[in-house]
Amino acid sequence: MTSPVKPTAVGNGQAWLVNLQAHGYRLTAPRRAVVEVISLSQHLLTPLDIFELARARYPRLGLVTVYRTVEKLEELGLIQRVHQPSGCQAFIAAFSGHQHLLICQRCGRVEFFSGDQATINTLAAEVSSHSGYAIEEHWLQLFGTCLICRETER
Amino acid sequence: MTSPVKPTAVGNGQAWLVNLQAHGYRLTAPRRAVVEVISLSQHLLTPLDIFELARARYPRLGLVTVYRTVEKLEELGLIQRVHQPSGCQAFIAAFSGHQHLLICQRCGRVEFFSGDQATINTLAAEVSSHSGYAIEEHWLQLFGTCLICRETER
DNA sequence: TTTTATGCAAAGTATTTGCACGGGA
DNA sequence: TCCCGTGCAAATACTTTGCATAAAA
Repeated sequence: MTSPVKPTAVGNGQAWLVNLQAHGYRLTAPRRAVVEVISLSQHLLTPLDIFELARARYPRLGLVTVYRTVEKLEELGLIQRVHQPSGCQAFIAAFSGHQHLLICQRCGRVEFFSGDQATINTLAAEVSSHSGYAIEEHWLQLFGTCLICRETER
Repeated sequence: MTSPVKPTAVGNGQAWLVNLQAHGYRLTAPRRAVVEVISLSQHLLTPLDIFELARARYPRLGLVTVYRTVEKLEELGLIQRVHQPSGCQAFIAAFSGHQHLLICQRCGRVEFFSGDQATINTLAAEVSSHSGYAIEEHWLQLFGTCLICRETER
């Protein structure tokens, strides 16, 4: 089983702006600020986190605009919502292709890894035949403490 | 890889009441109603679902009591919150031991399966060595459509 | 110029807390 | 009897909507 671990693809904000524009959305200063903040982060960010960080770039920003921009970025598949035991309001830049998540529960750092796809498919087929379910989607996520947090810990 | 699929352990409500009492909580009519409703269901239930179902058994029930009872049952490990793409407010009777979830996205039916533990452990070890994370927990969930919903579908 | 995007304020939704009363042990 | 648990009402937190103005194209 192979499982290369990849950090989030940081710095793709320019491509997101192009993508937004290609879908008929306008490029505005508030959107640029929100896009930059999310696309430059390797950490999970809540709408409020994004709001606070992006206000440093564009002080007139409203929280409502963060919600509306996040909604569009999610529709376009540029960011994804991440579910954790501690909550489900946080977002991260999406990795293209199906990836599994490795999440630091201290700092919210996220990395992606690809489990052996064949193994997952075998499991899904087996569960499907035992249960009669048609399986449409799967989540595989690991939670832990990242290297930096482990070093900082004590 | 083995993956026996097990329906939720229905009908254990009496044991939950004993457990509550053993932890110093009183057995009251509202608690009995909530416990019965959840323990008899194979489906995900939100606090509001529980409220509506349990009111049939105890009409004076308040929604607040549902929240407070659910909180205690979760603390005791008798129920668990289930995260889905469509939301994370629903609960199901917990299976003892670590189990993975198979969830019907139409009706909320939940079954448990145990993926090959060795495979998950191997993956976790590999991801840990590549990433430097200390891995503490994992989620493996399959989403699909159960047999009954597939038959009802058209 | 046209139409979308914005921020504010208000409205929703989900959940938690304060409190006086009622019921379990 | 004692004190925990309850329901109601209010408070809180999070998110969405309505609307007049501002800005992109």
